[in-house]
Parts: sequence; C-alpha cells; structure tokens
Amino acid sequence: MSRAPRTTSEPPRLGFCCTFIPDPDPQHKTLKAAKDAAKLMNLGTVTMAHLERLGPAARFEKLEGVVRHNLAALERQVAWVAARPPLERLLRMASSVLPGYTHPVAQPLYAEPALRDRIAAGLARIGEQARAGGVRLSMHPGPFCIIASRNPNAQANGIAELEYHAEVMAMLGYGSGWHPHGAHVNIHIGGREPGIEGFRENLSLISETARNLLTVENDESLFGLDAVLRLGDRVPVVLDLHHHWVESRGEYLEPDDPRIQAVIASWRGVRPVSHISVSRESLLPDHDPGALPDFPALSGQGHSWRDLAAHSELMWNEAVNALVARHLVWSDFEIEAKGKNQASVPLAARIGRDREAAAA
DNA sequence: GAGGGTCAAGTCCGT
DNA sequence: ACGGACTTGACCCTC
Repeated sequence: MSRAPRTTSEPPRLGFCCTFIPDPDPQHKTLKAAKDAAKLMNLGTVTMAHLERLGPAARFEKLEGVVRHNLAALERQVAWVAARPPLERLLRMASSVLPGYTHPVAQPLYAEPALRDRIAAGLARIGEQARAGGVRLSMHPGPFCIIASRNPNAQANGIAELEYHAEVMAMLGYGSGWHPHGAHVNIHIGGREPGIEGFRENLSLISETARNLLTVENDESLFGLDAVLRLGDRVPVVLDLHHHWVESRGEYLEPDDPRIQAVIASWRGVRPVSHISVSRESLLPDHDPGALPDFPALSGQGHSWRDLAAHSELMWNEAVNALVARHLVWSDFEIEAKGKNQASVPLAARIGRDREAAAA
C-alpha cells in the first residue's frame, strides 16, 4: 500500500462544509437576488421520483442540467476556497454532485457517454484546481452510507454509496494511494449490530480505492472515541470533539490527551482531520462565551441530550475556539456550524490574528 | 412567488 | 408506533 505523500508537515487548515452562504450584501436588492447568488455557488439535486415521472429525453436533460450546474458550482466553491488565506483552504464537498448515482432510475443515464465524459472532464479539472490552489478536499456521505448492517440490502446500498463517493474522489484525481493530498471519505459505524467487528470484516468488501480514502468518525451515542479507535490499525479516525463532549457527557479533549496520539497514529503519516461544533446559541442565550459549555450543568438545567448535540449557527464560544486553535497543531478542522463559511471565516481570522501576535 | 407536500436509502432516540 | 435528527432542507407542484 502506498503512503505517499506525507502531509504531517502540511500547514494547518480549517474549512466549512458543503454549502456556501454569501455575505449579506446590499448589492442584492431583493431576497431573490441573494438567493440566486447562493444558488450559483451551491450544488442542487433532483429527486428520483421526479426523474421517474419524466419521459426518456426529458429525464436525461433534467439530470444532465443538474450535473452541469453542480460541476460549475463545485468549481466555483473550490476557486473561492483557493482564494482564501492558506489557513482556510479546506472544503468538505456536498455528496449531491451526481444525484442518484447509485439509484436504478439514474444509473443508466450516468452510463451514457455524453454525460460520463462531461463528468470525468469536469471533476478532473476541479481536482487539478484544488491541488494547484492547495485546497484539501473531503466528503462525508449521509447516514445511509454504512458498510455493515444486519439488513443485507441496506449493507449493499451502503457499500454502493461509499463506492460512489470513492469514484467521485478518483475522478477528481484522488483514486490511488493512501489518502492522497489528505483527501478522505468519512463515515460513521452505523448500527449497534454488527458494530465495530462487522465494520472491520466488511473492509474486505470495498474497493482498494475506497479503503484508501475511508475514515471513521466517533459518534455521539453508540460508537465513541474508544470504540472507533479499535479500528485505528486499519482506518484513520476522524475525531469529532463535539460528539465526544456529548458522548462522554462533558469531556473536552486536550491535545496532550493520550488518545490524541492514537488518533494521529491511525492516519499513518497523513495529517488528520477533526470536526468541531458547539451547542446552539439559541438554546443557551445567557451562556458565557468565554467558558466551555458544561454538559452536566446544562443537563441539570433541563437541556436534553438531543438539544445539546445540535449544532450552532456560528462559532460563538471563544473557549471552544481556543481549543480548536490548540488542536490545530496536529489536526485540520471541518467547522460543522449551520452558518458555514459565515462561521469558519471569522474563526480562521481570529486564529490567524492570534498566531501572528504569538509569532511577533 | 409563496406555501405545502414530497423526497432513495438506516438507525437510534424521545415521545 | 411515529417523528426528528443526522451531512445538508431542497425540490416539485399547485395555486
């Protein structure tokens, strides 16, 4: 197995996930103008039910139109990220680039050379631009993407879904080698059964390309950090600090925690990626932004586990932000805030300022 | 254009 | 038993 290139010497990066939110801009005189601006930058989709209702020609045209838009939008997202300061050059791509890729209604359309060639050319170009611009790319398939399930059908669909993500990555130019340029496709374990051992066994059922891109993330209830670290010899672990806080009922991991070394080791030479988010600001309107949220205390005040797990709009908590800055020594970060770039850009600016001040 | 129903898929939690 | 949440509410139809 190839391990090059190493990225541990890479500079730190953080970024937003999937969707770009334009700045509130007086240029956009109407709500519609603002919405149109957002549409240009973001990927769309089409429902399989809608495609199914169309005749053969309209069906192809509809899907082709969406895919064309998505390739153009993804290219604009990558270009936008590439133009940001180095600290911000990381992007989680939306999974909807090629809607319904594994669905029987859309599958035959994707086999048409006209569409296939357009996709291959478009993604190759985007990948080149990402690499030229120093943008680290990832994908995070949805909850349906599980590689081990008690339900054989669900498992087959889940593996197909993972292979779809791996194919997109391959077309972008990340199809061979161990997490090339830090690229990865990150999933959760899924169901309680067959759990970690089922996951490990089923690694043999996925392609080498997918295995080379796969990472596994700790979740907030069933499979916490200790559980996913049991896969660390085979699969890099994406540490979600917020999930860990929820799962452990209040622990914020520090960089010197021994478990961090295990996470780093699981990436085998590649600079890790971690996730961060914080409980919703609307849930905690009176919370001190300078203090880390205290899970037992908040629970005691009647906040449910579910509510505390939900993500905030912005990175409102400075103590959490300072924690991210400390962890950036060893890991990149995907900022999982509903406000997307509106949350990640100010966070990066704050961290950038602090780093400059410390260097001066 | 606005509003409401629909959307491929798994699994768990809370009610 | 069913709705909501997760990654991410967006899409589609009707008025």
